[in-house]
Amino acid sequence: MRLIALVDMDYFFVACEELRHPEIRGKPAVVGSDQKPEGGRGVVMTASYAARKFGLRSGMPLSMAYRIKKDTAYIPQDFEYYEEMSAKVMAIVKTHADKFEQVSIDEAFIDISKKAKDYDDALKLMKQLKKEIREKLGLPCSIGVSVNKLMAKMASEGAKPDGVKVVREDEAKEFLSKKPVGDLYGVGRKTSQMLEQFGYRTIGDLAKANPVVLVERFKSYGAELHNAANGVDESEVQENWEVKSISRERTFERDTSERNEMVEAIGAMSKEVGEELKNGGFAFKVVTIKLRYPDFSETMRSRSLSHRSVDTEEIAQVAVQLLDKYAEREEKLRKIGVRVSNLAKYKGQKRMLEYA
DNA sequence: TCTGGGGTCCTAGGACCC
DNA sequence: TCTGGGGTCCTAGGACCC
Repeated sequence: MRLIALVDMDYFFVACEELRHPEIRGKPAVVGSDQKPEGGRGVVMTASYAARKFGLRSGMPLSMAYRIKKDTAYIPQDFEYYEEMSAKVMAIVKTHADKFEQVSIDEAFIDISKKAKDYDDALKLMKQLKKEIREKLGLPCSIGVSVNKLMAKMASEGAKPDGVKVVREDEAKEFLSKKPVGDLYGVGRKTSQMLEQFGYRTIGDLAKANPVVLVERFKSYGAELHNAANGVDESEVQENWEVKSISRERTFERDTSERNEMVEAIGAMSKEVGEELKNGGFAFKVVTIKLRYPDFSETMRSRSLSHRSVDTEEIAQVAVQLLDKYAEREEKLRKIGVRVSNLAKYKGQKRMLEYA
């Protein structure tokens, strides 16, 4: 039997800020994505539990958060610092794992099938891991333990805040059954709307559904949904995980139709993308620009180069060409983004043809 | 209330080649 | 005159997650 855990840091960005600003501990606090005093066009990235009591939520526009509760510590994001703390957390988590897979800045799956004898042992070990993170770094986390990644993730939701939750294999279906379909990992707003239209309100409804009917209605995704609803997931904890794309995007302070501003933004973002590319030792093949209009509609335009390139100057060149070719004159943009993809590690040569 | 930024994966049509 | 099938690459868009 497999034993898989998901370690998920609680309100991570704000928890990191509490470490260096002890005065905000336990008080309403949010980390936001915009530096300006009144929030500009930013959103709440993380809200402390005290802030959540007033309805503040991640993803909420900062301007709205201000209206709801002005008397809150509003802290601009500092990703470098969170990355640093994340690395410290992950270093500890790794020492408790047979296999380790980081899935985001504040979450990691670990396979503990060998380290833990059984569920009780797993619970004991994960409590120790939690304690170690708390004692060494002062950060809270929640840990879900079960037989696969999906169930570990679902269990971790039940562990919040600051807890460990074990869901045994024979408890999995019961654990899921009463929850709304939207709680199932991988089911977002669109899918849950569709599911509800078909009468699947809870995960249990979905689990009991005829898989043939689900496949008719949702194609190959239907089979996955049926498995997930029954707590089935065969995927492995993936140790070696490769970057597939690198991107930057910026929302303008005001919507703009000025080509200068767009080109300037592309230049700055391309430079950052290029740096990250070099640091990772990657060559790229595809350059994509993303345009967001004032009504929030988006278009993407991309071009494949004939070769994989390590020439970071090329990123901005191609991006500007795409902009000139596809952006309508006079049309205002809210946001612009640059991405490189189809990456490959390169070893030495400045530019290589047919690099596989 | 008015909506960030960084990613992944999937689908689908058309081009092109054998 | 009307007619394959398979494979891969390219491009665009959408859903989802943190």
